[in-house]
Amino acid sequence: MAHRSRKEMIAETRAKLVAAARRAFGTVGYAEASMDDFTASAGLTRGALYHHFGDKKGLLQAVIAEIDAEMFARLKVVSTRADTLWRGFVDECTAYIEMALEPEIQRIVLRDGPAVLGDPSQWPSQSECIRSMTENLQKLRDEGTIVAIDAEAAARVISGASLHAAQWIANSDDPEATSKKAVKAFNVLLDGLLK
Amino acid sequence: MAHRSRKEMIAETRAKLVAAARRAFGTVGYAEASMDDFTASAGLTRGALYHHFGDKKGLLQAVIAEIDAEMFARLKVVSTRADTLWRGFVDECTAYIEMALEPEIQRIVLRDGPAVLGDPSQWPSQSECIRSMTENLQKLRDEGTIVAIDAEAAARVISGASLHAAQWIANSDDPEATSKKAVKAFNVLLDGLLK
DNA sequence: GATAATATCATACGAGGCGTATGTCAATAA
DNA sequence: TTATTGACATACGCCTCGTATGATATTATC
Repeated sequence: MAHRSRKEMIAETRAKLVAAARRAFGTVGYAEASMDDFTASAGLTRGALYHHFGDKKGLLQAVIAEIDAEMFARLKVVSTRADTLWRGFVDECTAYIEMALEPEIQRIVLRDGPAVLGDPSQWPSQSECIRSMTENLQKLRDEGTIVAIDAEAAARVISGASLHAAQWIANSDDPEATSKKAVKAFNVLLDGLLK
Repeated sequence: MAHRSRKEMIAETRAKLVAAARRAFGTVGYAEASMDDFTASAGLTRGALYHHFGDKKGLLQAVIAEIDAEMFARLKVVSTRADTLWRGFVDECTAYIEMALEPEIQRIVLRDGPAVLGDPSQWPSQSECIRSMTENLQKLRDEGTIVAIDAEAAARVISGASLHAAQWIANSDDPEATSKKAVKAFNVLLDGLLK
């Protein structure tokens, strides 16, 4: 059946554009990605892009929203399957670092995203991950496991440390060894939270 | 005296280009800065730019190197005038955060720089600040003030936390209140380092 | 079931930015 | 004084982006 309902066709077009852009942004980067090229690779033209996303930045937002939703889902799985809150939180941080090691995330979410869309702490999407972390920290506070600090502040500072550690690891000569050192240092800092 | 030695003329040209680019990059951003425009604002053309810096990226590198040298000098002053090593280190971290609050540094060094030149941990310049922090941590380790961890790893993780905290503060609705919360959370993490 | 209306997407056009190739002029060297 | 080198400007073509316009198919209306 070549023809499905109109809504499905539209959703498919949007999905194809997002997928093509994601591939292009993730490899050559946002600035180097030609709209003519990657829309053509999806069997479309820039006309479709401008119709659905307004401009190149709009498409980047859509790509980031998609990636971020995936990240959020992955974090959720990790944090909920641990047997203690603290353990779940630490696992979540580790998963955060591991995700930030992926080239696509580094390029699109951590480098081009901030440059094009401004500071990530203002994005509606990035807040998802931060909020997840914030909630866990709040519970740990209520539980009495960690010291009394502002949960969101801690979440932001910790995520910053994670992301930075990840980028250092990913771009080092010996990622294996660097990872060990970074995780150790990171855990030492986290211990500062414990009572 | 309109004409000075040739070397001085060249140095002046380079300085004018760097200054003009720094202004443009710091306000409208790297991507939006037109080479024709900001070279003209320095009384020059793109010809001079290509001759001295190769291309637009080369000029960005020069601008970042200049800013980074300034940051390094400021950090050095802060860390050396404290009466204890630990105090100097904490002050240095605070100064780091305060510098990262400045719009020019945020835009050029923290956002556009990484997007255009790749991960900062690979830059020769950024390493200056990290190395300063690493050295201090190493001394603190030798002194027995902090636990035994890899000094560079700790420096990188901490700087990541600082930068992230700074960006959160700078872009928040109430920077004053946010700053208090962030600094408190940050200090809690630092306490994790102490024996 | 025919027509009108609307939305989706393609095509065509103009503007601006980048990089290179070339030219000019001044300063140093011989 | 002349030759040479290097600093910088000018001119050109290519590519990319955004908009305005146009074609086509689907849904709505009667």
